Amino acid sequence: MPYDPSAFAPFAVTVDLVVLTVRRHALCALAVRRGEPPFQGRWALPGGFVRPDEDLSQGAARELLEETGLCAHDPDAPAQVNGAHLEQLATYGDPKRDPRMRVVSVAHLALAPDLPAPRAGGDANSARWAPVEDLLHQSGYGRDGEQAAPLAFDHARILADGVERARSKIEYSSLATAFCPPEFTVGELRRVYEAVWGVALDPRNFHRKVTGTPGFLVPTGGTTTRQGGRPAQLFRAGGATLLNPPMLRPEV
Amino acid sequence: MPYDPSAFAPFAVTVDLVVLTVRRHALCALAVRRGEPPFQGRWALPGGFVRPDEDLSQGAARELLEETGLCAHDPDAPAQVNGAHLEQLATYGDPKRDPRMRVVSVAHLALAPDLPAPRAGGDANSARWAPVEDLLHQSGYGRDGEQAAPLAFDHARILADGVERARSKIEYSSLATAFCPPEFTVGELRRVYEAVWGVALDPRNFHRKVTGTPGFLVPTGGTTTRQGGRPAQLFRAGGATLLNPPMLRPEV
DNA sequence: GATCATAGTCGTCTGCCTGACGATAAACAC
DNA sequence: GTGTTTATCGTCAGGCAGACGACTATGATC
Repeated sequence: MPYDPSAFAPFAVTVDLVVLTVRRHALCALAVRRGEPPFQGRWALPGGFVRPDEDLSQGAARELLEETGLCAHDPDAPAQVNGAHLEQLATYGDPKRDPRMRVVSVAHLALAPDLPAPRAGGDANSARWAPVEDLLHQSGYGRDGEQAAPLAFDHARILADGVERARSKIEYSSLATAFCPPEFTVGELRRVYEAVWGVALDPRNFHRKVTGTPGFLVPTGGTTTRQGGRPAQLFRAGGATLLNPPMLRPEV
Repeated sequence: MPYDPSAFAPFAVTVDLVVLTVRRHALCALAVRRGEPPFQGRWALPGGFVRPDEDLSQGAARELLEETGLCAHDPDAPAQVNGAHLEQLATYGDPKRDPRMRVVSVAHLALAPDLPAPRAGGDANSARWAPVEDLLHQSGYGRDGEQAAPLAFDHARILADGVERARSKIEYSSLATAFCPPEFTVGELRRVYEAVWGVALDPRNFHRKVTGTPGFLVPTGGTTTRQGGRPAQLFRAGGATLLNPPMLRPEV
């Protein structure tokens, strides 16, 4: 990297967040409504400028805290504090992606359990959880009759990349537990997989697989009937992060 | 992403390249010697500033061409032109990673077949292929008696991340063929896996696996004896990019 | 209280894939 | 020819996943 001042050009650097959760059996992402041009009034991913003295992961954690109240531990390593997992996703730097100036955005992926309604500087109307299906296919209208416009900037692409990352990563890692509360049942974990992948899984084979993978789940001893039916054992996430052999995503 | 001028700060944005190849049964990376401070005389990854009018992937492809002569097709999608695969790896933005100023580096990973000695602006002494083992563990001396100093900046970390990406990605994708010439034998492909993973694989089981995976390899009809022994069939990479089920990396 | 619906948990069976490894084939070196 | 090297085919046993039957324990309903 030779330092050639004639080749140097200043860029603005931002972090954008793909914050995913599972609500009502659907994979949802956090979206905020833009208050100023460009794309005023359109939905976008939360994000902001990186500050001069903070690392990219620090900036992402700060934005996550500001937008959701979630606290992410050192986001450089996989983190699980206050339920939030945060990792770098990819970087987007098309010269025309922001009409105002040259902006390079380092997107991050955050996974969180189901949360209360988001806050965005106190303005409840400017942030919401939306099913990723609705955000990505802007055909038709949302549940509340509101027309679904495409996300601002290249955020649809970023969201799609984040969703794909989450879908593939729960195959071979224990990351699906990041969508669950600290204690959860096998059935709740299965519903996470079903929501993220959009498929139905056999409860018996799923139970055999996750309870048979060493280090994936540790029983807490408690039980719950919050899902109805027979009481289910409660588990916490074990120390294992990589699943070997992986969970198999059904074909088609 | 509200535009708050008080929060905006200019950054320098660079691309750094982890260019990997397999030479003499070892996974090697391209390293260039730095001509100016900081880290003058130390080895570093090739890279340079992103130009104001080019995308990140374009910048990475340009640097790759300048440093190796390799031409990478649209690097946004997985590419295979002139033998080079190029993809974005990760972005590194620690405020102190470059003592001169705030530099955010978007690292890219390139995989190439064995190439002639690298050129670096005609200065043959300032670029070389080095085994990643030597570059990452700076214990002792290199093959030519030269003391191995750590890579400049945070490039050891970047290189380690790139190597880990390559090691895991050849498990579930056909990416290992990017290390091979256009036509190759099953044995040559196996030696790629062995070099990248640093393990020995059973030739019979490997042969069964790769020839039995639909779309992985397509026979060209030719044979070769360039590896000695019985003539081996020649193959080209098939259309499949994802291997399902994946190649299994042996434990330990 | 009996019945039903719901959800959880344990087993069984079959087929596929992998690892271990024997055996054969086709080139080259001497 | 003999030995060496590499490629390729086959066999066999163990493990794991998909399909699915059976049983259990709760709340809801009649």
